[in-house]
Parts: sequence; structure tokens; C-alpha cells
Amino acid sequence: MQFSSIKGFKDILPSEALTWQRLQEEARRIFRYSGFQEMMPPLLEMTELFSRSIGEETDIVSKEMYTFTDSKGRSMSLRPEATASLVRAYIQHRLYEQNPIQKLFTIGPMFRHERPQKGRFRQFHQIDAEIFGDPGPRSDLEIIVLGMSLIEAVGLTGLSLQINSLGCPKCRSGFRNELRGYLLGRKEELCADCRRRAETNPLRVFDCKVETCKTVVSGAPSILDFIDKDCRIHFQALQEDLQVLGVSFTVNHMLVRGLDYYNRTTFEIQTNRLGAQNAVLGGGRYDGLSKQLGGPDHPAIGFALGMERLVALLEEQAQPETHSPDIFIVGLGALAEKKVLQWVYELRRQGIWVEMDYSSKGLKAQMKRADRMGASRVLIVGEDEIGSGKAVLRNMNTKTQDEVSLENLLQNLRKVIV
RNA sequence: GUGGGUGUAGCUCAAUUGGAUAGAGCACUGGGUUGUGGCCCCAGAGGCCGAGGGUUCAAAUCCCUCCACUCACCCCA
Repeated sequence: MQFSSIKGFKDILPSEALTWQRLQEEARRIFRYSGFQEMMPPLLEMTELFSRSIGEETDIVSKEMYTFTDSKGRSMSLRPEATASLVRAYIQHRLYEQNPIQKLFTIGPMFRHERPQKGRFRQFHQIDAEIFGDPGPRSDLEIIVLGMSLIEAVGLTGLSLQINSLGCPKCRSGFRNELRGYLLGRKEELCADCRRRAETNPLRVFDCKVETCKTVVSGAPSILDFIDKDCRIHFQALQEDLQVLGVSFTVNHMLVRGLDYYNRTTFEIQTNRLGAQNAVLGGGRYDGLSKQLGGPDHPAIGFALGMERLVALLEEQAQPETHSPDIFIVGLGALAEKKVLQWVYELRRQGIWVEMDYSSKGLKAQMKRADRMGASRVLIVGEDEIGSGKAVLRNMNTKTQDEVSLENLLQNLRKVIV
């Protein structure tokens, strides 16, 4: 029986792990100086948390969750996204009592049972950032700039920022009716899916890739003409602040997002290099969610960044990073090997990456191994060197070698390496 | 859930109209150098040709079924 990983679940292999580590290090660094605190909610929650927040009718909840019933008959689900859990924790632990503005982030896996394809997996990883407690556009700005900074910090270029406003629920229902009316008026030109959507969820027609639907949509009314005065002022202020900071963006009134809880600002950072997937990062404001989940009526905004997607772009753009030992020590003969063993562990205690070979092979084989591992220096210690008290230190790049005294060897090596 | 594409060595790929012990490059192991790596040369190891069934004197090649991977739809990070 040959086991393999299950569909949509990927091993992050050693060759990719350094890129993943670097992404997380950059994220944590930027979050720290931006005042965001990390928290780690569990991966499993009551199913109802997700259905109540994301929306019963959304694809995510209606058909993509990994859901099971526990021994007491309670329905629980692996999280398909992180925001619901963060809001639950925010309410449960009354984090707002400690500080009215809470800036939080979390990094970890999400699970959705969809058919995998390029840039889409059943277990995937997100970096999530959220600001709780501030209704104003400056928090929208902060969240968006944070996402942009992260992408810049890892060296990714050629992405575009798209923003939109969905208004508040009141404006949206007016718009929804207007849009539905427009779409039904041109029903004949829509694909079968969109005819259905026009009735159930007209905003989704904006996402359709069928040409005739795109044509219909291009003449559709814009949400931005329907949002009320406060929503308009909010959106206007965000745009002005983005300009103040020199962040370029595109207003895309067709940017609608699939989760029910969004209101006002939504945004995506997009690429055209990931096949059918274009969003690397997406998010928006969700002012009503805390209250809807039984907490205080506090506003919030956040984003989720797809780590697989970001890593894929990074790998396409740059060579993967590698690590190699600071030094490789060759021991020839039983006596030398024992000394080498001691030095290896002593140097490692000092934080120096040392490797040796355990197979008691000849010098040639060990040199080859040192070379394969990319060691820039090799210390050669045989019976002769033990006798004379001087070992050979070879620089693998310049092909030069020097004698090193075995007395105070560790200090001598430290000097060379550091 | 629905379509298309692809399954041959660890990786990337060959194999003529169906033809004999299925090959190459890279990687790996050993040797050429008994104490010096990369480059070069030589040798070696590594395959149920995705699985099962069928057609045929003969199948990696043709047919059927299944499986896996992949891309796309749906939807999303």
C-alpha cells in the first residue's frame, strides 16, 4: 500500500519551506511595528459560527465546509476562513474591554472542499489581519496599506490594488433591486447561471466570465451611484488618503465579494499570473458582524492573504533560497572522528551550523559530501593532524587552504566563520 | 458536482505504422586520484510503462473500465 497525500492537501517541501518562512518572518516583522498582535484561534469551531457569519446561502457554507458531528451530536467544521473565529474570540474574551481598538492578526491553514486547480487547494494558508473598533476610513487605509507593505516587503511586483464600496445594507438592497430589474430586462442575453443569479444574488453576475454576460454587465448600474451620503463620504476619504500616501489603486465597481458580511469598503490585490485565480489578497469592512454574532455593535475591517498564491508568484519571480553549512569537518580515523564529534556539538551549541559524515568514508567521499551540501569551508583532521596539532582548513570557494592550530580550535574557527 | 488534458526511472522527457533485453539528460553510488570537492572519462544501481480487463502471433503504443494528477467551469485567498 502506497500512501499519498489526499487531494487538495499539499506537502510544503524543504525546497519551498524557506520561502514560506521568509514570508511569515516579513509578516510578523511588519505587524509588530504596525501594532498588530498575533493570536491563534482553533481550527475547529461550531458549524453555526460560520453559517451565521459567512452566510447560509454562500457556496463556502452550503457546500465547501469540512463538517462532522461529534459524539454528542454537535455539528462542527474546520474553518473555511479566519475572520469568524477572530470575531468570536473578540466577543468571547471581551477584548474590547482592554483596548477599544484591537488590531489582530493570525496565520494558519483554512479548509474548503472545492475542486483543486491552479492557486486553489482544499487546505490552504492565509495571513489574516483585522482592526476592531474603528468605523472610520483611516482604518480601511491602514489595513490596505498593511497588505500592500507585506507584498512589497517580500519583493513581489506587478500587482494591482482594486477597491470598491458596497455601501451599507440599506444602500445595497436598493441597488440590488435596481440591478435585478436591469438584468431581468436583458435576461435573453445572459447565460443560464446568470439568469438564476439575477434572481437570487444579482451581484454575482459581475463575476461571470461569459462574454455576453460581460457585455450586459458593462452597461449595468453601478453600486457607487446608489450608496448613501455617509457611505460616499467614507469611500471618498479613503481614496484621498490613499492618494496622500501615494498608493495607486483602481476603483472597480464590479468588485463584489462572496461573503455576506461585507459592507462599505472592499478591496483586492490582484495578479494575472495565477491562471483563473486573480486575488492574492482580499478583504473588506464588516461592521455588523460582531453584533450579528451576539457581541457588541463594533465595526471592523480586515483582509486575508493567500499564502500559496503569494509563494507561487515569488517562486516564479526569483530563485528559491537555500541554506548551507558554515563548515564541514572531516575526521579520518577513529581517533580523529571522536575529536570531530566533540567539536561539532560544541560549535553547534555556539550557533554555528556544522556538519560531519558518520560513514567513516575516505577523504574524497567526505569532500564530495561537503561540496554537495554547499559548505564554504572544510576542516580536515586525520591522524597526522592529531599528532602535529595542526589541521587543514580549506576554503571551498577559493580553493585555498591554511593550517589551523588545534589548540583553541573553536575560537580560531569562530574568527574565520564570523 | 460538470467538462478538457496528462499518466514511462527520484526529476524532465524519448521510444518510428503495434515489433524483440523500454532509452537519454540531470540526480544518485563506485572507480579513474590508497589524504582533497566541482569539470572530464568509465562503470553501476534504479521501471509491474498509473491499475485492471480486452483485441493481437506480438501492446508503453489500439479498445473498455477504474484511479491519480492537472487545467477550466462554479466559487474564492
